[in-house]
Amino acid sequence: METPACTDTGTSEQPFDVFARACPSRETLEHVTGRWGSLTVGALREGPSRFNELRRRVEGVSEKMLSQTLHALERDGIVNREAQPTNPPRVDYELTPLGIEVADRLLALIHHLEENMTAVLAARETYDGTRGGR
Amino acid sequence: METPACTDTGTSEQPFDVFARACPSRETLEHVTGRWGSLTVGALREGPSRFNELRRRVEGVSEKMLSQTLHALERDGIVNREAQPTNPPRVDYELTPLGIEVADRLLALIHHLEENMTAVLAARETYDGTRGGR
DNA sequence: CAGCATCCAGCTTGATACTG
DNA sequence: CAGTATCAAGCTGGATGCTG
Repeated sequence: METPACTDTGTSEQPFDVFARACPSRETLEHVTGRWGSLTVGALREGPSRFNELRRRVEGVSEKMLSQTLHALERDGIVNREAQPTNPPRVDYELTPLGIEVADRLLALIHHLEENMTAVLAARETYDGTRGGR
Repeated sequence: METPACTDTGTSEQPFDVFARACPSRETLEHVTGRWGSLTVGALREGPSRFNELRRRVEGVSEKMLSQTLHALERDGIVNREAQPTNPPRVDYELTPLGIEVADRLLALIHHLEENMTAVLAARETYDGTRGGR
């Protein structure tokens, strides 16, 4: 039982405070919200998916990045990897129960942003306009 | 009125589909969920904050990164910047109404992860153990 | 199909120094 | 206090080639 740095910091009352410098929760947050992590988790919320299927759904991700992302998520217990020893090989990825909970919260954020992109784009024009278009 | 790439893609029924390669919503998502973006937005949810105050709350962020992050968030209409021409200068940052909505969804995700870190750490040990501790 | 290994360009980041 | 400017370094991530 090691005690992560953030659990014995007097500063916070939260056991795993993501705002604390050396807290492992910060890593996990980055895995989940990272450039490819968020899209991968979001895509898997629609159901189990094979590697290349996932690659198609998450437009722009490379083999290497998807592989890396899936490993990190599997290690954190967000994603389950199920390989079948057939030929050609078939590997399915799916969210764990924790992964589903995480995905739902992440998708709530994503959808909210998607729904408000018009406002975001408007804000950008105002911002860029005010400063003479930097 | 430019038409963002993702709005006329036949593939998706969502106007701004974050899964689409060139959609601006992906940028905004990255600003909000990025390494420092998520922590900055989360910290600002507790109320308006001055620059160095924020820097102290988000442990580990550098001056430069915080400044950069705040600019991106301001441009996207997530954060409001209010400078008072006093001496010494005083600048307050606060979330916009949209920012508050975004922050709440983000914090729901963050808190859920914090609450489940024990499970995550356990999953890591299992994962690392299975493969001979890489 | 499902990946891993390697190489390397370039973007991100952190230190440091300086301004108003 | 609230930043901006500059520079070096390191990590990210894409391309390519190979394995089972």
